[in-house]
This record gives sequence, C-alpha cells and structure tokens, in this order.
Amino acid sequence: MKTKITLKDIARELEVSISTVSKALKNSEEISRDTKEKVQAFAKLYNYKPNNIAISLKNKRTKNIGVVIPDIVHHFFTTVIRGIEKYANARGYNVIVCLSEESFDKEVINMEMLANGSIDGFIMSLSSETQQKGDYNHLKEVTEQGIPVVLFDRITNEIDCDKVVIDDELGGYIATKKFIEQGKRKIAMITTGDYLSVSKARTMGYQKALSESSLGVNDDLVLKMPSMEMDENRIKEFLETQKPDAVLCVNEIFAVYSMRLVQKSGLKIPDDISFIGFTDGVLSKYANPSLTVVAQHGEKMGEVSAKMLIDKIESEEEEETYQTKILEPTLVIRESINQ
Amino acid sequence: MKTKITLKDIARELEVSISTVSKALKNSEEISRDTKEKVQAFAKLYNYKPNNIAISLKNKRTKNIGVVIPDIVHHFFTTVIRGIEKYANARGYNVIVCLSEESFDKEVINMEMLANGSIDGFIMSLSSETQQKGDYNHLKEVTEQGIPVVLFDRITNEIDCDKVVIDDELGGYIATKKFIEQGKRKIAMITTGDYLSVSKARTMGYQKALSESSLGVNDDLVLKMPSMEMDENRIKEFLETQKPDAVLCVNEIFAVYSMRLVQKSGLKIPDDISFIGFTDGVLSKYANPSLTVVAQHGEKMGEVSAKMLIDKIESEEEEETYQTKILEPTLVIRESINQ
DNA sequence: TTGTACGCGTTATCAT
DNA sequence: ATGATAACGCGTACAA
Repeated sequence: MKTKITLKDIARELEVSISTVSKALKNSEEISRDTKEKVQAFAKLYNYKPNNIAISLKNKRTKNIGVVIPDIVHHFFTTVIRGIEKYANARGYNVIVCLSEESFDKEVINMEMLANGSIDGFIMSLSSETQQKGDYNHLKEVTEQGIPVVLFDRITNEIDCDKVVIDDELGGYIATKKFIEQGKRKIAMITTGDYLSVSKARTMGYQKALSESSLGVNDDLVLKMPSMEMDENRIKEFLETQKPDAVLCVNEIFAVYSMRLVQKSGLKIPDDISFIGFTDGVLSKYANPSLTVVAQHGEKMGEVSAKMLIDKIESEEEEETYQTKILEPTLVIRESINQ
Repeated sequence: MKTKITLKDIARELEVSISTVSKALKNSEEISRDTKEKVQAFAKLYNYKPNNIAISLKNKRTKNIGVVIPDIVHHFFTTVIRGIEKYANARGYNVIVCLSEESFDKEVINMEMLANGSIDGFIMSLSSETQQKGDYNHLKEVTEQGIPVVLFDRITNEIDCDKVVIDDELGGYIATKKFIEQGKRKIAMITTGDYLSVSKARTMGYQKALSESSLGVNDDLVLKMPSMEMDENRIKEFLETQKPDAVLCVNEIFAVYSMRLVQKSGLKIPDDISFIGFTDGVLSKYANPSLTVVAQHGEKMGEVSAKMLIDKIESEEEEETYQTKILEPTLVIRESINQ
C-alpha cells in the first residue's frame, strides 16, 4: 500500500525545504530551473496531489456546496441535483447531498452538520414540515454566519437570501387557460394542502384563469388531498361526484392515478376528459396515454441555483443584495389533451 | 454578521489558554469545576461548534463518503443513494455525490478530485463506458492508496474490493421460470449489449431457465439494443416478426414502451402477451397495466454498501479480505402477467 | 535561489 | 489545575 505523499516527504527525499518544494511545484520564478525540474519530476513520479483538507483549512474555503432537499426519490429534485452537479463540477466544486425526508429535525441536523466548515454555501428546498411549522431559525443562523444560501422551489419570504422558483402560479394559469380554450366546461383541480407553497401557487393560477373566464371559480371542483400519499377513495369519490371534463393535477402521480381510474370507468382520454399534470418526469412521458404537463425545468433550476451560489461565494464584496430568479414553466403537450 | 467562534476566541475572552478551553469543553478531569462551567457556558452562549475541517486534518478522517454513480435521473440509483444516505447519516457520515454520466473520463476526474483527502472511502457503480473499455486503473490507484472502495451493481472482477450485487442471473431466471410455468411458449427478451454486466447476467438467467425447460433457447427471440436510448423501430420490428407471447425486458423503459406498442396493435395484456421488467420504479407501479418486475431492492443495496464501507473505514486491522454480498431479487407481481 | 517561521483550528503530550 | 508546544499539510511573507 503506497500511502499518499506530502510536501514534507518530497522535501525529505530531495533534501530541500518544504517551501522550496511548494514553490517549485507552482513553477515559481524564485526557484532555479534545476530544482524545479527535479522536484516536478519526483512529484509526478510519486503522483503527488495536494491535500484538499489542508488547503481548505488554510483558505477557509472547502469548494464543497451543501444541497439539502426533502426527497431524492422524486424526479424533479433529481433533475435539479443533476443541474447543480454539472454546473458546480465545471467550476471545481463538489456537491454534498443531504436529505431532510420532509422532516424539520433532519433538516436542522443536516444543516448544522455541514455548517461547521464542511461547505461554502447551501442550496436547499424546504421540507414540508418546515413550511408547515414556519420555523426558519436554522436558516437565519446560517445566513447570519455569512454562509450564502440559495433557496429553490420550496422557499420562504422570511429569509433574506437568493431564491430560484418556477412561476407556479403562471403554470397553473396556462394549463387552465389551455383547458378553457379547448372548450372544457368543468375544470377540476387535484392538489395538496396549502402548506406547500408550490401547491398553493398552482391553485391560485388555476383560480385566476377561471375567474377571468366566463366559467368562474367553483370550490367544489378543487380537491385538496391531506398529504402526498395516495388516497384511492378520495380521488375516486371526487371524480364520480363532480364528473369534470378536465382535471389539473398538482403532480404526476395524482394525474396518472386519476387517469387510470377514469379509464376503468370507461371514459375516453382526452375526448371525454382531459388531464394536465405538473413535473415533466418519466411517468408523464411513458403514461398511457402520455400526460401533458407543466414542465418545471429542474435541471435549469439547478444550474441557475448553483451559479447564483458560487458567484456569491466567490464575490469579494459583502453585498447584501439578494435576487429572486423566476423561471417560466412551459406546457409539454402530449396525448392526455386534445391537440 | 457574527462569524464562527473558535477555541482561540474563547481563550482570549476568558483569559485562559487554548488547551484549557479544549479540555474544559471535553469535560476533562484535569480542569477545575469552576473553569469548566465558565468555559462551557461561554461556549454555549456563543454557540461554539468545532470546525470539521480542522478535525479532519488532525484525525486524517473526514467523515465523508464519496458516491460515484453513472446517473442520478434513474430510479434505481436514486433509491441506492437514499439507502446510503440513511445509513451513513446515522453513523455520522456525509455523502458527497458525483455523477460520471456514463463517461469514463468524468469518472476518473471525480475520483481523483475526491481521493485527495475529501473522503474516507468510495461507494460506486461503474459507468458503461468504463465497463466497455475495461480500464480500471483509477480504481486500482485508489485502492492501492488504502482508500476503501465498495462497488455495487455494476462491478468488475478486476478489482479487489468489497462488492454488493443483486443476483441478476437469478432475477432473469425466476422471471423466465414464471413465464414457463404459466405456459408461455415464445418467451422473448429485450436487453442491451453485453458490455453492461447486469444485462449480461440477466440474459444468462433467462437462457438458463429456457434451456432447463422443454422450450430451449432461441437466439432470434433475444433483441440486443445497441444503447440505452430508445429505438422505436427496432423494438416494433422485433415484436412484429417474432410475435412472442411473453417478454422479459432488462429495464422498465423497454417494458413500458413495448407494452404501449403491442396495445396499439390490439393485443391484450396479459392474456395475449405478458411482460416482466427489471427495477421496481414509479414507472412500473403506475404503468397501465401496471408492470410485474424483478425488484432490485436499491435502498437495501445502499444500506449494505454503506455498512460495508464504514465498517472497513473504522476497522483498525488492515484486513485484506474482501467479500461480495449477493442480494436476492424478488418478483413483484402486478397486472402485466396472469396472476 | 533557498530556507525559516507562522498561521489556519484542533487535539494530545508533556511541563509547570 | 493550567499552559506551552508540537503536529496534521499547505502556502506565503519575510529573512538569509
């Protein structure tokens, strides 16, 4: 086992001082060509690489960024991570991923763990528990220490930091508008509770489009599911009593699930009833019929978040100005609506 | 902005030495009760937390583990990460995720980046390019440096290290066996090239089950797709010429896609033709009909990998003994086959 | 041209 | 009971 070689090792072998080795490896002008060549050859031979930890300690920069998200088994977050990874790697940063699993406590613990020097900044999306609780002290502490934070998707106004969001209201709006233009008369929505900021915004967009139309808003047509868990009977009962001719679902799962239900009861998609979901994941693409969705552009979101964070990390000035980037959602048309 | 407080800061404020502070915070017997109380109160007040980087430098242990995988937008890998995360976090480790995106070069770069002190060990699954190339020098270098490595799923025999795999051959075997028991006569398989170790093993299991039966192996019934990309026409042509009554697909996508094709041509699933796929992801669950799959138990795999790695990291002895854990796949029965 | 000394934050050993 | 010192690996200002 050939253990990692250090500057000290090289210095000892070559009988020069550590700083000479250090300078030689950086091609410093101060060092003679002879010595440089000797040192560099030796370093290459033994595959010398500087120790990241030592450099981190010295520079007070780790070149790591912490990503804290509620759930990784969720296509949207997964694409965001990929975007972050790509961008961060290109700028020489590593990504430490921590999962809150929708738990406030885990979110706090993970952030504290990382905040003690392990990372130069955070990119995060709040757990649903945190959003329900409305307790953001862990975020406050981190920002007060001068650690940059970028919040994405599930954000809060209580914290001053950079933010990246999809215009979820617009997403709900354009989807509903699409239904209206196609002459649908009973447009329903299946969503979660208002505690999830995104669900709330999407529902508002839905309501806005309806109130601008001659159809008007009818609260009976909105089903608020108490949790992200599927509840077969609630949805079934809702669809059977309300008999909508179009349904906007706050996520893919609700949509695909609802489509199966109505298909079993003999309805034809998209003629008898049309569907639009949120999140352009595998499910939508391979559903039968394939699902029209409001695409969230997660990868783009990840890239933008990473860029904002790293720019802030590397900026000298202590600017206290924060911006919120709003990405526009787009409709990906598939078979679940008329063309 | 209240910047992080250090031992030195506390020592200065309380007019004691740094080492006294350090000991007091560890409740050392050497320190008087008075001093301890004073120091601990002060530390709590200013929310002192030791700097991870300094501790890493001192201990030569980072409490980070590096995970290098080909792709994160893939349900199986995602579940593995979750398993790793859960287990690693519980033992106080953080997870640094790097994506090779199926590229040999990226795999090498990422590993080198992490190997210079950022992590205590690797958990990884090889990129397809690496497996095709058969070049494992980057892994050799890392293991020779004494950094523990656990390979999972996409592994190689060229490297001596701990490994965790699903018994993919068994998976192919039990799925095919199931078809045979149900009286299927023309059992086809849609797979990728042999360069992916898992595909190869699954195909071998398929062949084994057939050769043990009266049906025998017929190479015309095996479609090897040149890449993971979907190629509509290849599959369509294959299904139309061979007209199988059962199809085993090496992944979810192939399966769901094939099901749509046969449904469009009027066949009934599962009576006219049955399907089994690999990987128990969202796609299978919500497909129409829902897809019977050979479940890979990714989360379990992640946990086992993390346990093996951390045990090795924390074991004193320099045991050169490596083990390969083989997890058993199970069949998750859904609507795409007869019950 | 080369080397010395110090600092990053912490801990462990040895002295007082 | 407390403190000084060295060490982890590196970089750099300063000295020789």
